[in-house]
Amino acid sequence: MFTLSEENYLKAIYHLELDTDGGVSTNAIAEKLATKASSVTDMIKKLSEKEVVLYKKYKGVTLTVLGKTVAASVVRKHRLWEVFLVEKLNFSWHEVHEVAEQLEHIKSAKLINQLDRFLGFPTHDPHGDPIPDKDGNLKIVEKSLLSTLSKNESGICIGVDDSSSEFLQFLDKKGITLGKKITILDKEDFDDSLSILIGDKKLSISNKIASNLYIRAHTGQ
Amino acid sequence: MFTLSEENYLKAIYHLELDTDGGVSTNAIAEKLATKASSVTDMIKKLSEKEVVLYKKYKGVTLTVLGKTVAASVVRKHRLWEVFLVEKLNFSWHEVHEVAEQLEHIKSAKLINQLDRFLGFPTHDPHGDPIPDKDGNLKIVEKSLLSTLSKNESGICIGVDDSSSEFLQFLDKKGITLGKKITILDKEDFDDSLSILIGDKKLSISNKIASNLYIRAHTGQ
DNA sequence: TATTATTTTTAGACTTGTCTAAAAATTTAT
DNA sequence: ATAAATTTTTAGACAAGTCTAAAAATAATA
Repeated sequence: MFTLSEENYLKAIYHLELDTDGGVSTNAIAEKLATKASSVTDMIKKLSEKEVVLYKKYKGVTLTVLGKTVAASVVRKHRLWEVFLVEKLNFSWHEVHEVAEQLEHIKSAKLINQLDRFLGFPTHDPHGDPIPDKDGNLKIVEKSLLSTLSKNESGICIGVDDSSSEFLQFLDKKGITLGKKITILDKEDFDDSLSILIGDKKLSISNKIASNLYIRAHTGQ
Repeated sequence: MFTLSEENYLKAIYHLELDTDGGVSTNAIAEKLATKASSVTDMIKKLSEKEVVLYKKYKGVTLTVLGKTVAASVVRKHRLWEVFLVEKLNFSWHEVHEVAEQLEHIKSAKLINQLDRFLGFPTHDPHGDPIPDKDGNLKIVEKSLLSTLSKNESGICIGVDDSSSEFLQFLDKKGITLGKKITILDKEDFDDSLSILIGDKKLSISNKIASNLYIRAHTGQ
């Protein structure tokens, strides 16, 4: 069994491993968890004892198979709860994170399996991130950033890169939600801003926005 | 804000106050929380500092108004989650306690208000215990133990006194659930066992069982 | 009421998870 | 390649919550 703190470390390492090659550095973990490098070193030793990470002094850490399983289970719970909050309890997608951070640590296999069923076995959370299955496996979806599309191309909005509350609220205001079709009407060369068609509305968005929206290719129609 | 441990102490004192007059003793709290009296003394001092209990050395504790509010809120959450688990996630009433013990500590006013709405503003949990409202008030229902009814009297089963997993599973096996009408067909003088009619089934139950079932008087019919 | 038994509190220790400050290792730059 | 900068680890301390063992207060009993 793992403590709340251990689970948070495993989750942080799990996320960091996704966009790092080689071991995850002490400082990266410290930054992610808003703690001090010395605290991270202490915890890593404990996790290493428990055989959920591989650790060599000064060389960073990687999750073991067991560690990856534990971390994926926490992520699975986090994302299932997020779906629950949005679909059943009228939360907006920018409100769910904080609560899901607490709910992800509830221990009960039956709870999470039944929640999964109750929600209709969702594959993605409200931000478009994939939900690991019972074995910790992720369904990978081919996705590209909106900013990489060319004029007249279109796709379905399937996720966000930056899921900060501010960004999500901005998207709400603009009417940009998951599942909507977006077509590039025009691209401005000088600042890479985009003119897009979303639903039946025309919008102008900056490159910064377009670099934080994931799109699934939309062939035909 | 209160820690998980503090909330558990407040809840224990809250429950103990209901069937104690005067202050709640250190030992009673220790027994309820399966901890040591010395630990209780330590925690009581902290709770006293925070003005959620009144404490005089050797004289036991009582909750302040603030303390009662905090405790009732934890109980409210516990019972709402129990309803959720049974109604939405197919839990049996004997399976909910352990999970609700964890869920009751999740901090989010929106979460609990929306959960309440989602469940249709229930007034009682799956064991028949009343759910405190937002202000911590309980709706008191006139109830009596089945063992106090006389021959030919009847009532509706509305709760249990002992909510141990074993007892609840026993009731499941016998088909005794909340909301069912029970009529006393006969009482044995020598061991106080009862012959009852529940639904369309005749059952014989011991006095021990009858002393753990709450009944709401059922006039007419 | 004096004595015994019980309850409660204190004193000191331990664990978990954190921190600061300083030392050691590694990396970067001159 | 040596010095400077950065990263990481160690050493020692602290707060929360718990424990054991012993002392103090209260309650029960002869």
